[in-house]
Amino acid sequence: MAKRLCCESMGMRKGPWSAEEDHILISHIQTHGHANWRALPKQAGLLRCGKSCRLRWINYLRPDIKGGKFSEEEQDSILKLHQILGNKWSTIAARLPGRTDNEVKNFWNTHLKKRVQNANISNYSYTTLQEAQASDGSSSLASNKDPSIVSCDTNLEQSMGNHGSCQISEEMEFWYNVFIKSG
DNA sequence: AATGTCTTCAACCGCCACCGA
DNA sequence: GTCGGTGGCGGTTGAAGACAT
Repeated sequence: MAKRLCCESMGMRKGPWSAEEDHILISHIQTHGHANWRALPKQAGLLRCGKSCRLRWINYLRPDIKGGKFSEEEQDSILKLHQILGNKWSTIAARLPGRTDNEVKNFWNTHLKKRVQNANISNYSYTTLQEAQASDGSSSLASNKDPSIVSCDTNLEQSMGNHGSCQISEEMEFWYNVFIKSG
């Protein structure tokens, strides 16, 4: 595949978005939608690349963005989902209405990661999908095996210094069911 | 008050998957 | 089957603000 230049194209603006640019993007999308991100900036008269427009819209301008601080429940959800899914930020964000993958990723990296690292020695139990599958006894799940989850488990294992008990708690089973069984 | 260090998070980059020609 | 275009994702960066000395 040919290497794309994206924002390196001549004349493209980079860096923080101005209020005016936001306004242009919002009104253009409200009027014309965003069927083609690459063509959008040109149509809207923005000196941004399509990727940048898409990111700005998805993460900050969409009307259904909740914004603000993460509630305790949300934090709890992220922790649990991350145990199961690893760094699948978009999948995790999809389970948190009004939150974006970037938001979740940033929150994890700045807050929860430390929290987990601090707590891991004591009681941050975790499991692997394989173990979950084994405990569930459902053979159909084997086909859903995602290599990324395996690697995430490896990372977790490393980051947690192998302190996890690997026991499947009821809570984990619940979240496992939510994800895997609901597809 | 001035300076250095740390933290946060918006934005960018590179890669990959998917789709149509 | 392959190629190019596009959307989407996760990792990373760097500016700005907060905090410590």
